[in-house]
Amino acid sequence: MTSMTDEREVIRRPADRRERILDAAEKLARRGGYFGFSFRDVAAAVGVKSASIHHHFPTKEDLVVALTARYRDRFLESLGDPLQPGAARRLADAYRSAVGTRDQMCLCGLLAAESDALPEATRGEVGTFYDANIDWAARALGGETERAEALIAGLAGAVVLARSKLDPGIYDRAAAALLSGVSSGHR
Amino acid sequence: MTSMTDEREVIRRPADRRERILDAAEKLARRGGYFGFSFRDVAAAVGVKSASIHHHFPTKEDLVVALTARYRDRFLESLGDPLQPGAARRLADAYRSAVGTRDQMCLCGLLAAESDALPEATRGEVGTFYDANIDWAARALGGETERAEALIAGLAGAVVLARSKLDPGIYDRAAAALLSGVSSGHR
DNA sequence: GTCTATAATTTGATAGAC
DNA sequence: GTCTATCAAATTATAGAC
Repeated sequence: MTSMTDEREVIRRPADRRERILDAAEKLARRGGYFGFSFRDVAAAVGVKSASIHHHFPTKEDLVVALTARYRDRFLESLGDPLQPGAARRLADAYRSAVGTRDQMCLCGLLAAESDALPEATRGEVGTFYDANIDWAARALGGETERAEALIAGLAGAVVLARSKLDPGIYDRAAAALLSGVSSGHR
Repeated sequence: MTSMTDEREVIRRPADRRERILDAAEKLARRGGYFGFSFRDVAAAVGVKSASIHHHFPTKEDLVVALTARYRDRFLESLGDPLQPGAARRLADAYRSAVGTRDQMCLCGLLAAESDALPEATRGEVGTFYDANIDWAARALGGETERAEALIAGLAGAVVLARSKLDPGIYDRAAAALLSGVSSGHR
């Protein structure tokens, strides 16, 4: 019976550390992208040495793949059910969480822009992010995939523009225009 | 009189070399962003040593600022007059030139995504790119700045999505939806 | 699991000969 | 203007002690 308690501790403590590493790495990757941070940056943020990061994630690709998968899963989970009322608005609010604060660019938006130079597995995780986003939006819009693609593209682009100009208003206005365009149905 | 000929040569030859450096650096930056290429990468592509690149552009920031300014000026020039017929379509076509070929991501889209980590002057050049794009689109749309912002955001985002998924169709469909949304006027 | 130490390479940048 | 040579620092990654 006491062995169960021991087991839980052995399993849980390393998971916490792993999560803290991902937290630090995510923050750094959302600032500078794949090539804009180093293992030592992550280690310094966590308060350990870079060799310890390698113990949990042998290569940089391992780290960024894990990072991106976690980011994607959390993001999709935060969206909830696309068939519930106010779905399009919830989507716009989710994208807005990447606006207004420095060093919090949408991870997948940044990695997608760097896509050509990324390791294969990382590129794959990013592609899955947008596949899932478009699927979700298409369901929210009643199956209109074209408008879903335009909406996701618009929100993703609005995040980049608003951040680049340090003006969240750009995002809010663009999101409003995109949502009204979406709700206007077939031209 | 012969001195004029000499003068032209002295002025023109270095300018050609400078342009060739910018050509190579632009290609690399459009692939991996600010942190995704090195002076040695540029030098190898041009066929010289990295010290020669430093002769023309002392620091990396100098190089990327020059790069971005040239990219912006050329892009805006290619758009022509926003008051001439078919302006919105020309805008969509201009953005489409960054779709379909690898290593040709929109330079400013990539740098804007990396914005938080960029040197100040570089960030400024990128901001100017989108200021000018929104202004141009607003004039093309008869002064509707909100719809101009949404259109630029949508096209910029569609480029990233289409490249990331290696599917130019995403851009074409999203651009069509965005243009039809734009032409539908106030909801 | 974390550390020290280190390997092997790459980076941005400079000095000075030609 | 381009080169060789070099620097100091940073990079990803590994080996092995604790």
